[in-house]
Order: sequence, then C-alpha cells, then structure tokens
Amino acid sequence: MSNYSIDERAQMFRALSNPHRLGLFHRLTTCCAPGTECSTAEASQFCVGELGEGMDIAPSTLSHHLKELHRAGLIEMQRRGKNVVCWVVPDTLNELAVFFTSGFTPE
Amino acid sequence: MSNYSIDERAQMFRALSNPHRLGLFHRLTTCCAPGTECSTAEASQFCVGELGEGMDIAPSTLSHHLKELHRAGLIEMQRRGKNVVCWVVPDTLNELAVFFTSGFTPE
DNA sequence: TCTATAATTCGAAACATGTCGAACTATAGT
DNA sequence: ACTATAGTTCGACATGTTTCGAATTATAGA
Repeated sequence: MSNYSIDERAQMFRALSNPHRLGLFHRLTTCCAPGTECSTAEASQFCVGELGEGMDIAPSTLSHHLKELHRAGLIEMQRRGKNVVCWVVPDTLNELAVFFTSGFTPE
Repeated sequence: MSNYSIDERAQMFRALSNPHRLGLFHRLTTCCAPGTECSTAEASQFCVGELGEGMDIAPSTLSHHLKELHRAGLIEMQRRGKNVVCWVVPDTLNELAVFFTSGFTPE
C-alpha cells in the first residue's frame, strides 16, 4: 500500500512546502472556482493564468512553481489552444492521505 | 475543520520535505521499533539518540532536524533524565490527513 | 567533585530555492 | 504575414537550508 520511497515522498512534501505552491495546489484540489457552483465531484481544471490570479507573482515564477508541482508528480499539465490546463493527479492525493492515516501500523 | 492557514501548513510540509526529517517522523508514527512487538495503538516514543540510529548524520544535525519538526508543531520533546524523548502530536497528524481527503469540497 | 553520556548551540562552508526581468516559443485571430 | 495573448526558459541575485566540527550545557553515577 505504500508505493513510494521516503525520498519520493519527501519530494512531494518539498513541492508543497512553499506557500505559493501550496496555494496553487489547494486551488486545484477544490472543485469550484470561488463564487461558482460545484458541478462535479472531481478535481477541477484551471489554466496557468487563472491559477496565478491574485497571487502577485511574476509569470515566470508561476511557471516555475507549476513545473515543480509537476516534477513531484502532484499535477498534470497539457496544452489546450493558447492555454495550458492543470489538474491534480488523484492517486497521488490518496497516497498522501494514506501516509498520515495508516502510520500507526508497522510496515 | 481546517484550523491552519496556508502558511502554517506549508511550514509543516517544509518540515517533512527533507528525507532525514521525514525518516525521523516516520519512525515516530510507527508504533513498534523494528523487530519488536506492537504493544499499544498509540504513537511511539523514542529518545533523540535512538531516532538517529542508522541514519549516519552528526548529532548536531540530528538535533537541528528534530528542532525543525518541533517548530512545525509536528512533534513534542521532553527531557527524561539524560535523554530527551520525542513523540508525534496526534492532532497534527489528523489535520494533515484531512487536508488531503477533504480537498474536494469548497471551503 | 570528577567523569562519562546525551543532547544542544554556534559559526562556517557548500549547496538549493525563490524571485525577477528580458528574451523566447506557441497559438489564435486578423 | 502581422499582432496579441499565454506560457516558458534563461541568467542573475538574494535568501534559506543542510551539514559538519568544536565548544557548551544537563544529567547520572562513581
């Protein structure tokens, strides 16, 4: 049930250790954009520009942070026309939850 | 249900972003020392020296890492004679799990 | 009180990260 | 082809992090 090594998991936590990156990730794990209705139970998709809105960071910095989240295996990214859309990898989200809930049993 | 700010949570993840620190934390969240029997369902206690065994890091480095885990609110530490014992704060462990499992509902 | 063990603090060196602006690539529309 | 919009890459700089060894503090036992 624990498919990741300590090093891989540390990489995931490293990706979430920056407030800006954690903010971006958090935006992707909530199903609705602020002020809109919740249409599905799945994780939402945002394009890069939308994700950075209200964060007051340069586009280059935003791009860097999303690349880090991607490198850690936390999000996927794909070009769609002029935009690049991002979404969370659900498996990874599960794996992380398991790490904290199943910690009390010996490996 | 979400009692921590983005910044506080980022601090927690930062503390877990180093493989050595994550290893130490993981050792504290498993109930048994390797090769011993599981006596209780609670998180285990280890003294600083035991925690560092087999990790090949200097005592000063070990001390630094545990201080970081403590600063992030992930572990407690208390002197017991010549030793200092460490244990995980259970609430925090829960909080972290919740972050990953309840992400799909709007705040 | 002296010694041994356990752990922390301090300062320094090497390395990693976060941030920006400027220059670049990709796409869509005119 | 030209232009505007969306993102990325690159180089540079400031700031943080990891690690160590040496010096220091705390405690227990002889």
